[in-house]
Amino acid sequence: MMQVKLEDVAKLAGVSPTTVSRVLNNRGYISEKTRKKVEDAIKELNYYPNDIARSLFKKRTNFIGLILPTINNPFFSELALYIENICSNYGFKVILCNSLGQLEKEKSYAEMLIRHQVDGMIVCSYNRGIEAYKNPKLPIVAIDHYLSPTIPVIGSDNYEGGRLAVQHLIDVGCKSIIHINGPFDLETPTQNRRKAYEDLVEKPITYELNNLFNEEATAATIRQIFNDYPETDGIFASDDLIAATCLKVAQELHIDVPKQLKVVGYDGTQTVSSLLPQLTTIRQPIEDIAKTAVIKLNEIIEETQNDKTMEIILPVQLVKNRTA
Amino acid sequence: MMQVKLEDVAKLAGVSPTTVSRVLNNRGYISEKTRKKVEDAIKELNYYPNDIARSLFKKRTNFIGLILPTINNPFFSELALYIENICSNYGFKVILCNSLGQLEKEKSYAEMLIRHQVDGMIVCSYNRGIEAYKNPKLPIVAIDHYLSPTIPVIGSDNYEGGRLAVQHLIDVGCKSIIHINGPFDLETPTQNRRKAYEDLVEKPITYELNNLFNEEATAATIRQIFNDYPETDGIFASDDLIAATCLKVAQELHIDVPKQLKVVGYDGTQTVSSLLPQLTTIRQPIEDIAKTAVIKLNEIIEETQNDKTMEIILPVQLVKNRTA
DNA sequence: ATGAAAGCGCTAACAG
DNA sequence: CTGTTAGCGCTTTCAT
Repeated sequence: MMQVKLEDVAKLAGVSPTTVSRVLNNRGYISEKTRKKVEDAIKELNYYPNDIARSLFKKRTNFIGLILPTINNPFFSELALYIENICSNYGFKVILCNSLGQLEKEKSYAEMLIRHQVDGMIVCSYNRGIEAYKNPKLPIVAIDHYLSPTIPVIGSDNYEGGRLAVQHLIDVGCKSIIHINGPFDLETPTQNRRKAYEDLVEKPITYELNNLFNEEATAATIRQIFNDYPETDGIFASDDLIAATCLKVAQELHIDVPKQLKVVGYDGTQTVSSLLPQLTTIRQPIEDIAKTAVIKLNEIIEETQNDKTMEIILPVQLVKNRTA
Repeated sequence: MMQVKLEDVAKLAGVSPTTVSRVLNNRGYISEKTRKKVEDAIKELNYYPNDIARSLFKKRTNFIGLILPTINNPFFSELALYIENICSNYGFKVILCNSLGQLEKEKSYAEMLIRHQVDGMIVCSYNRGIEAYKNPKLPIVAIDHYLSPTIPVIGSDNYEGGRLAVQHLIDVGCKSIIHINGPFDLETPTQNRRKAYEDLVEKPITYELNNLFNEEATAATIRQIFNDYPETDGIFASDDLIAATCLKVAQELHIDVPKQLKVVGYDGTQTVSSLLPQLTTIRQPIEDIAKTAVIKLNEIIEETQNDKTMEIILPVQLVKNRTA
């Protein structure tokens, strides 16, 4: 597929390639006549500049890599929507990478992005020890996970979110509150949700979900909870999908929500509020997280960073509905 | 950020750039000694090949553009997950574009993708008349929408899906079934869901949702339905999010589902089955759609297309739960 | 106001 | 088995 190139436009317009480049980039002086000729030629040939060639010269691709566990999750898909939208305002194109939480996959995505000369990356990693992130020359921001001391992390106020959730359960009368969270060994700020829980209840019991993205495993763990602690009357789930599974299991076991059991989730995405409007949850400021991440990343790329804060914490909000 | 390049590796290893290129690409004969020297130099310098330069030469970027209305929707996010996954097996990188259903946005994304020399595009368009798609040299496949006579479309059996949904409502005793669908004027195979509905019921009444991605507008339309036709005892919604809103409005109006009203949705994503497990719906074969689309696109790109079918229709399935 | 020439980092003839 | 050379499509000094 013989692409039409700048040179073809130049020939047709009877000018030099330099001139065509100038009108394309609006640089330097060009007579109106010449500009017109060039523009006509562009139109006639239906010419599109080759951004790959441009990138090679400029050493700037305007590509941003977005690494997350899976886009098929209401939190990440809402986050990704906002990120992509804001990026497009900055002229950035987003390369989507689903690591599926697998170290090897994430590693190879990170390397691929580097080879493709991305200007920067936004990473929501569930893995540790990826060498590629260590390069201090590579602009990266992390969402809700500590990657390295040099990588800023954007997230919401996880401690406060945990506190709001648990305090609410206490306020509505729960005596035996259980917490369900992801793997402990990940050094993520989301562990602060758990810390808040442990600070607030007398005898904290946290169940760990090692396979966050497998609903059946989650359901099994929850059945186990009701088996181990039949007195449970409150659950603080570290995300809304887990909370939904709690509701499902409760129904299956004929436990009435909210009468016998109260449930608070976490994230508060639009998707969940459409599909499960009764869920009481903690709403993260997803759009703000996205905006902050892109702005921060852009500052690092442009080297215009004034604020060197390494952790940005955004406020959360309790959304009361009918499950607690 | 002075990138290390192939030439630096060559110098350190004491060989020519060609030789380095050869070991990188495993092309031609290289002595073990030389290969070793080069590999050591690569490691020492922590060298990553520049894929932009490579792409410029090869006229092949391995980029695929993915245009959809919004990734923040269970159907599209599940589709995107599978597409990205399969693409990554083919060595394709996915550029994510959310058109938000806006013509101008979609147009500028399409042009951006062309300038970036994508090898192909997968498009789920909600717009008509985008010039960029007309270029017969550009490999494109469409999902569930007719873009042009030369662009193959992948989708599921929308007529059969509609038939299954409506027949089920009839089978469980509904007498006054209403259908809710997206804008009529889009020439999409999904209009076949409506056709099936109209073929099956005596006095078809279809409500049109012009703003598919605005839940409040959807709710208003549904309230209108119960106002206009209080006898309604069955709703076939053209997607699960609409069905969820029906459930919400029914609850608000104290209409008991499934006793007084039965609802069937459409899509059957994992997200919906986690968050709204009670919903009866038509399950689309999302993974198959993704796989078929990527395979077809790859065939067009590689020019190895044997099967020139312009429309591929995959089977759907009724998933009976508690709303109908 | 416009053009000629060099070069971004890589690969592929073609020699040797 | 390895190196020399040219060129992918574009932009930018530096002339004129």
